Amino acid sequence: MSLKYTILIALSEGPKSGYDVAKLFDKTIGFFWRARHSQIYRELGKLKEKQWATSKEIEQSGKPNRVVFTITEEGREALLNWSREPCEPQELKDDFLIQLYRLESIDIEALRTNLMLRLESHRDRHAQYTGKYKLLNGENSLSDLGQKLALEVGIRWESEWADWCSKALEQLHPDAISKMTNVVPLKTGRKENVKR
Amino acid sequence: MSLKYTILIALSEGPKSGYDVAKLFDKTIGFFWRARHSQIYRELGKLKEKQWATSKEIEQSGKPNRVVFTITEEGREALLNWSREPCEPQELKDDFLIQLYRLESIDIEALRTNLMLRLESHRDRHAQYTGKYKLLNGENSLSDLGQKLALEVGIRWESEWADWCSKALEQLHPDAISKMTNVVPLKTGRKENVKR
DNA sequence: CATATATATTCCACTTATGGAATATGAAAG
DNA sequence: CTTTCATATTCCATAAGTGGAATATATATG
Repeated sequence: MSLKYTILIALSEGPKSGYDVAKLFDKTIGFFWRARHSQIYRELGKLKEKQWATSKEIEQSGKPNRVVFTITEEGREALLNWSREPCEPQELKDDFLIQLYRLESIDIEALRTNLMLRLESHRDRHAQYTGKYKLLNGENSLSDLGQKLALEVGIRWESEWADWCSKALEQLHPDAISKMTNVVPLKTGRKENVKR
Repeated sequence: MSLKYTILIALSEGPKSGYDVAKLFDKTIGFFWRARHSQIYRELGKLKEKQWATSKEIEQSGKPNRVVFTITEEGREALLNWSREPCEPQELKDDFLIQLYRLESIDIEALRTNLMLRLESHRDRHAQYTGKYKLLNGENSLSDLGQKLALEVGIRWESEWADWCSKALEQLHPDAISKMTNVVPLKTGRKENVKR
């Protein structure tokens, strides 16, 4: 997909070692895309193969040597071409959505517990993103504008999920469910209500 | 991830051939998760290996024989266990968000075009989901409740994205950008404004 | 003095996903 | 009469992502 481009974007800001890229992921990009350092180093190697970046080993005493990667002209062009391709919306693959398709086949109490956990995590992230957003607010450069817009997606996303989780928790409340029509009380063992 | 479970959820509704599962994906689950038939058949094979499903070939004249998969007791238990595991939120991996991190390195006019395309596609999907939602509205069974909740996530998601796309298009309007501080006018050819 | 932390990278095994090509045939559309 | 569509499945090559283990050393913390 585009971890490749994600790292290339990082390099477009300036030469970086794998370690630098990993730190950048922790600070900013990784809000939306978590990557292990092993993945980052592997992708950097691939960028070099493609000649989208060059590398140079820098001697260090005490610490292991740093291998610093620099984007090439081809790399910059690859980024431009990438941004010119139509950008497909990401799929909304979330385990919850699959589980909800067939509530009869899952443990609803466990689902409620997981919804509560998610609610918390969405609220946490929401706070984290809004905090970051405020820090950027004074700035007025092109990439600050971009980063603000990106953070806004994150803020909207987390806030909608948090909202939705509360709502789902209400509607999946045991009392609400027991009042429903066609509901067979949950049996812990086997189920024989297979339509066919 | 959980294409495995997605298909198992489909089977939990009743025995199905790969073809049936593929059709179900087109109609409902695939709103959130697109899968090619080759993926579906492969996963069905794996479910059989794991003994989460059994298969039976059904003779047909004219058409190729159907291989019908039925969920096993182990399969049902796997679903319950799956729903008991904490459910990690999905990452917001979207090319736009990466591109926005470094607007200086991409083709902003192309980004605007892509934003317009996405705006349309989000609006289309929004309409599609709300249509589906209305169809479910009369129903009142457990899985209908679940499916409504799932569709709501889709509706929220598409509507937020559409909103955001409009906003981003405004803020990335050439006039708006040219008024910004620190902005080097965009050159169509190579870029030499690499900070170093 | 032992332990943890920050710096810095490499390798490997594995799972998951993507998507094209091939095969087979009856029925409907033009 | 040919093409397309719907039914139905298999195989394969490749891309992409996950995550653990290993290595190396200076400095800071307890």
